[in-house]
Amino acid sequence: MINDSAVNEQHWASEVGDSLTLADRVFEEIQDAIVTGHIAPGSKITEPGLAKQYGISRGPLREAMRRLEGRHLVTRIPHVGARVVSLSLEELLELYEVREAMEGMACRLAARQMPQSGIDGLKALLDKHQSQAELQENIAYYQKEGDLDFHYRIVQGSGNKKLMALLCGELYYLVRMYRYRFSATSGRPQRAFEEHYRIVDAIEQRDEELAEMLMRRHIRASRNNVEQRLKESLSPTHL
Amino acid sequence: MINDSAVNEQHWASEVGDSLTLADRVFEEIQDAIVTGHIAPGSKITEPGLAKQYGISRGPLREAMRRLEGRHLVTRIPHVGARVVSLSLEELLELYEVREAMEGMACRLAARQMPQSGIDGLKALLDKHQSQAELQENIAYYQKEGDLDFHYRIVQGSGNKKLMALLCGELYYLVRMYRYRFSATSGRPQRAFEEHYRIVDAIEQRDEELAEMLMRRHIRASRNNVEQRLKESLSPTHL
DNA sequence: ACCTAGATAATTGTCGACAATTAAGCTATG
DNA sequence: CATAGCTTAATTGTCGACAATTATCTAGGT
Repeated sequence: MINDSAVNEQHWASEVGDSLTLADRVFEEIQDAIVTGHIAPGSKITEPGLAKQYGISRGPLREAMRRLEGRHLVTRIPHVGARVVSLSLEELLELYEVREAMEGMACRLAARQMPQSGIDGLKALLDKHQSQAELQENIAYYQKEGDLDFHYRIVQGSGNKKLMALLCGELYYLVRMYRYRFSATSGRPQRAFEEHYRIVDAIEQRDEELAEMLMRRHIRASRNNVEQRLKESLSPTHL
Repeated sequence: MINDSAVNEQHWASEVGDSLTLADRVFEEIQDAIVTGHIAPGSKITEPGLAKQYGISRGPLREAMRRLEGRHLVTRIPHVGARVVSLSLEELLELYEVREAMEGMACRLAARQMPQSGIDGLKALLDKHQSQAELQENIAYYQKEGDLDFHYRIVQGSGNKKLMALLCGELYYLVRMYRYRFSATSGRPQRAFEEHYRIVDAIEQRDEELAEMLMRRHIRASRNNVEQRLKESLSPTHL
């Protein structure tokens, strides 16, 4: 669960009121169900159905759905209903372009001002991934959540709260959603690992220009990989 | 438990259901009130107060507030209340960094695939701005909404729907919010106009690399301008 | 057989009321 | 005089009921 909303550092935000409300709980549950595909993309969702399924009234459920609407996870038409956002391949490729832009900037900022402790944490993460890869064990983890961990940490290291909110709070949910939908694992673990290593190296040497360039190239390569796989699966060259 | 009602492609894109609901109407009104500063940033908002003010019940109002929460325009603490997002100068500068990344990418994509008709529209817009600037008339418009129009069109020209949704649907509301808050007009109309002109030129020549670079430089210059003004106003060198 | 019009059913939108929790005010005590 | 604890008030959270709109089904006509 990536949802952290680590932006509320206001002075009035004490430790009071941590009891989650029904709408908040159901919001996260439905969001997870959408991301993991338990609720099919493009499917219509009815208020009485979900209310009964989650054992709550329609009031909190509507609030949860409005929050999902604000995050563009469901689209709604007045007096008609709401359905889960549908995922087209074009939009997946578009998402990669957005990530290239934003994570490239995040990587540049991380190279500028990420604390050394964060860089050490990144290197430790890479070592862990390497050992896992050498053991040929749990590679799926590296290809999926582990990759996201890496990118997540760099965005955190940028120190730009708006960037963190956008990437970690919205885009990464979509990334995981596409992964569940298309099983879009990178399919190039060794290559991606080397690219990760070079990115960390550029960050440690405080080379902003190189760090951004490598991150953009890394994401672009991933995008091209997905695009190529897609064309293969669509063209009837399976003999 | 994946329900598969995603296949029934009913006539969803019809023109039915355009009657705005109360929650939608109030959502837009409150959003506008926040952006224009009619509701002070950081101020606490109570449900009975707003409900009475807008003449609706608390139900739809809560839904509208949950949508605003999804867009990060209000922050809420369970059982305590909600307040309008506060605007710090650091966050304004961070927003410029996000814009530099995303609009830079948008400009690159626009150079790649923006139709010639859109480019002609951009040039017409520049001509209009030029004539307004020559007449020394309504310069405030150019510095505020006109500038936003220019950037808005380029983002549209990128053809990337995710980029358009993020920039036009969320970021630009914040941009306008900061303008109302700090009266952050660019303060360099002639310079900005020339930069706009060069950007359109690069797009027309389909020079992706140059287009992105010029846009990023343009936004970075605007950011530096704001940062410098801010330091001036904070340092007591007003003699 | 196909399309149209009306009746029925289901879903969405809105409201007021009640319970739960927090904030504010007040009294008593050291 | 300040503070701890209680009492009261205000706000948030939740629910069920009713109205409005839309979708579905049925009957009738060309």
